Amino acid sequence: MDIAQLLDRLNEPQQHAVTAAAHENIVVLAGAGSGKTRVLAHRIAWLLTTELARPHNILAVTFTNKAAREMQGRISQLLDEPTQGMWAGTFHGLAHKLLRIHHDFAQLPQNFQVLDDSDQERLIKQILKQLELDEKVWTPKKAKGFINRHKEQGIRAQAIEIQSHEIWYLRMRDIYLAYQTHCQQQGLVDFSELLLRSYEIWRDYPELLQQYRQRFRFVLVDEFQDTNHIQYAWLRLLAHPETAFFVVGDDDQSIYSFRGAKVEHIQLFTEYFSPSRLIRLEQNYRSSGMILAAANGLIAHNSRRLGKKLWTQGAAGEPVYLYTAYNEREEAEFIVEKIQEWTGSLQQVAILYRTSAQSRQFEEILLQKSIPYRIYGGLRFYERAEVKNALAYLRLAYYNQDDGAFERIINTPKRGLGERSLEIIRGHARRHGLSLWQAAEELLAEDTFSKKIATTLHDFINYINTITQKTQIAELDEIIQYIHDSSGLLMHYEKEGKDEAQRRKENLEELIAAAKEYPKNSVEDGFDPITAFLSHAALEAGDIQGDPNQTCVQLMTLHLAKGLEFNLVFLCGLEEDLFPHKNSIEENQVEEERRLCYVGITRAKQKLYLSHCETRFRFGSRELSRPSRFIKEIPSELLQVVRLQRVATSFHATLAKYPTGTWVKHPKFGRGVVLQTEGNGEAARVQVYFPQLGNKWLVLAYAGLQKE
DNA sequence: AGGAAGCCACTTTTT
DNA sequence: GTGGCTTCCT
Repeated sequence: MDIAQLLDRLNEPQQHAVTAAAHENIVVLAGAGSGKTRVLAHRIAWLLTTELARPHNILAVTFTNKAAREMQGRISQLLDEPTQGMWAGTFHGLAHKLLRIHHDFAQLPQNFQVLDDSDQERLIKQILKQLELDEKVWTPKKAKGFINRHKEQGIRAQAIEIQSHEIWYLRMRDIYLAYQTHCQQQGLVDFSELLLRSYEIWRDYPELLQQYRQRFRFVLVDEFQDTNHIQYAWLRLLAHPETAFFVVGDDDQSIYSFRGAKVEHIQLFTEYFSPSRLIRLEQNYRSSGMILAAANGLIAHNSRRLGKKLWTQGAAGEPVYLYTAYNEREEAEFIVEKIQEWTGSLQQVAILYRTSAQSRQFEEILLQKSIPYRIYGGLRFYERAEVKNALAYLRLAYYNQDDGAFERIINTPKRGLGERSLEIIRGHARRHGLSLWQAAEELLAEDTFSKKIATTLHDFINYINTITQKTQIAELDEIIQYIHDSSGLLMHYEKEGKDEAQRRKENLEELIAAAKEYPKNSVEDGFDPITAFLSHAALEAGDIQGDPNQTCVQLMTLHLAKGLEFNLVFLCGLEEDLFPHKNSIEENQVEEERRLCYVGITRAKQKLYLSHCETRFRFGSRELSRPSRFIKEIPSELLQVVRLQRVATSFHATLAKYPTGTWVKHPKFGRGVVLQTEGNGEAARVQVYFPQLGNKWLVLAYAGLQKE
């Protein structure tokens, strides 16, 4: 594509951004739907076509794998030649690549393993056990949070300042230290470690940094508002007078502060990377006028904004519809009904929700009406137990020292090597500083075990060795096929029931397919294919499930929806304590929730439905839900209330029948006495004390309560 | 050693 | 409602 063509489909501020001079540092403050990805892709295409840069000089960073793929796709659409030599990917992906190349600087073994989130938690759990700490007090979750938070701040365990009054702090520090030591010995790297370690090698080896500074003359960052401390610090190391930074972000779409992201980095950038220029993209090309106005109205309730007002030349379009459902099931039924009325492509329909758990209701109804759908997120492909187990066989075969893999599969499927035998192996390993594998071999040689155990263990080791032999001759997918056929995992799952086994079998088959597809990209990086594939599995938890070509309704959390757009959007569960989520309200994070809602609204191009329920089943009982504050914050003239005809019930009148102290009867719980009542005119509930059960809240419409 | 039954805590969001 | 974990029984 020639230069003129690159520019003529851009508006003025977009052109300014794309054609900025080679020495300029640019911040693009880009509102939702204002062509952010487009500007980024065009900027890269511009740099290459004008020959300001060769692909080799470009570093392009995104946050999600999805965004990385999309950017790559756009660039290759704009350019005729391939962009080989360009580094483009997520922070984690790039950090990983850097560490593989410079594993010696990083003091890591060449085949270091990447721990995903659940691996990390598992490992911490084991360490807590080793330290003999009570898991109830020092929960793995809290320890994980502590460790990751500190790594994200660039703080090593040794560097944590000890506040003597805080025993909790001291103990956490010990856990962090033990974890860190263990990972180092085992060659394990968790997500935050990828970033921290990459930062450290650049910081500590100036000659290495120099090499990259000279190479990456153009650094482009997407979703800059989502950078955390260590990512920002890493980028800052690259800064020198010859480097041009081009960062794109939207403070109103910052939704990852729980992971350490700081909007302030946008402001800090302008101070540190001077001289720099701020370009605002405020023209929205995506949503109808009404939808945009709703988004603007909502986000105006946030303080501490950089300030930006989106506008559109497009038509006002339809109002935003608001639906009030009785309960989550009815909410799902309503939404599915509206989907059935929709005449456009199902691919253009999205159901968005705050928490993954909400997807279940929709799944059921969609299945029932045979509407094809696809759920993103939730339990992702490589996180599934059967997939992780199959990969653990591969890991152990390829790398005998992998204790995590050993622990995972030594008795999966059940082969009679239980906790007792394992504890003996663990003890021996610990005493002699061996891996579990080595310990098992030594113990076998020393004839410690009973005949039965020894035979089983021997068989296990031999079996793994047969896989090891395969790894030297066979292709990746053949190895996994072999594991699939011979490990007994399938039989193991068949005991769990037919449907379950079928699903797991399909997943394992998909894993083989994924392995077959894989080698292409890994060869280029020059890493050995097995290590590369395993890292890929951890880094890209992967939504390879489902046929991407099939047109289907898209279901996802709001976090996953960022960067996408749909003609018809359902934003559901707009209820206090769910959205905004209870935890966020308690942690003073309502502004972030509001931004999340803003992200959701701005996904819609033509039609947007908001919905909430009067009651919802949560935490094991039916709860009364109040409409989200966000609904009230959208200017009411933009909303059109839709409500199915139904029998009007005066809940106030119903409530009056159950004053405090009334004796009642419940079909299941028996006799009880009313303690208190509450209601909002649309629904009502009473708290009843049942002598055998204690207090229970019951929603009147469902309780089946009778006055005694 | 392994299975069944019962108990518990948990459900924010992601690389 | 659910899944993970412990406990107890075989």
